[in-house]
Amino acid sequence: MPINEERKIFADYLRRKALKTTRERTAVFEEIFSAHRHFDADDLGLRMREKGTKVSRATVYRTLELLHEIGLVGRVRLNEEKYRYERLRKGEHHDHLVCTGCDKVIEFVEPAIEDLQDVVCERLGFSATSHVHQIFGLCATCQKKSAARPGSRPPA
Amino acid sequence: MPINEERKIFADYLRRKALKTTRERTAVFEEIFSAHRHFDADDLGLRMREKGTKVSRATVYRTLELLHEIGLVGRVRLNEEKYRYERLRKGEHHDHLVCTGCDKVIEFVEPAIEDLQDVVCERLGFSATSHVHQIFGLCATCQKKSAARPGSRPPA
DNA sequence: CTTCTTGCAAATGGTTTGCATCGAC
DNA sequence: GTCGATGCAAACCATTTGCAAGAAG
Repeated sequence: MPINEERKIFADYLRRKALKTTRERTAVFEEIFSAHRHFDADDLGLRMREKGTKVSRATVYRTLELLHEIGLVGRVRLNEEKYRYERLRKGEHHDHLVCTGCDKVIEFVEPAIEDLQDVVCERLGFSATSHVHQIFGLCATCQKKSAARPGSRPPA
Repeated sequence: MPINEERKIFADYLRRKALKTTRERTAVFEEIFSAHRHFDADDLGLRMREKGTKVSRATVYRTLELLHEIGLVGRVRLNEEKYRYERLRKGEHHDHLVCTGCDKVIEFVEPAIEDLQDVVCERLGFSATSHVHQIFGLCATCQKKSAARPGSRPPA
């Protein structure tokens, strides 16, 4: 699945706003869109550094902010101290199950929920642009573990 | 709607864990349960101070953490830098529409969504304990405003 | 009296920002 | 050349924590 459409959105936005196409911005964009995963700002910087592309923390943050504005990157807080990002692509939308035992994030898609959201918004005269839907609990693996030694880590 | 049940839950928890019933803990609890609203740590401290009850920031945080553990207080991040709290009572559960124009929070309840969440969890072997469901967008008022002067504040 | 709590101030840690330098256009 | 972008280090700021003094049981 080529990401040319996203590249174009990015390029167009930069042009329209008279922003510059720098090595750093391109590198951050390409790294984010090279795979579908969740990450935080330092993950990203570190991964780039390992590949030989050094970009300062400040620029990582500034570029994430930019991509978030454009709508190419989603930004959420999962009751943690830091932001969690993910690329946004048409048809890749999903919600999250967050395991409070092992911090694993499971994605899920439930079109019926999306439909109901629309109904709610309509009912309340609300014009939605995005949403965050996180369900916290224990994944199957952690359920087994906590059955084995009860009273271990209380769910967040 | 008396909050005796919640008082009992709190008292029982303190007793069971051999924690002490201090003036500060009681005051924080009572302030939180005196009304149904969203607040952050400083809101709460300030409100108490205005009523003549002084409690340090540290204690506010520690008590919020305690009440959150017990399950009497919900804690969420709305893509902001800080936590937002709300009291939790049986039958008061709800999700949120967050207006990115004026920061207003509209609550809604959609049982069908809750049911679908259960279905999803079942399907994925996930044992849910809580969830966060926020829909971002513009409330009716802000839609009118942005129609009047287009391109004002872009949605978060 | 023992142990848990409080308040203060200092530490934390992710994120943001001021400023001099650098580079896209 | 011009003006925006980068990198560094310092600033921010909500939240957490160490510690001495204070109260609940």
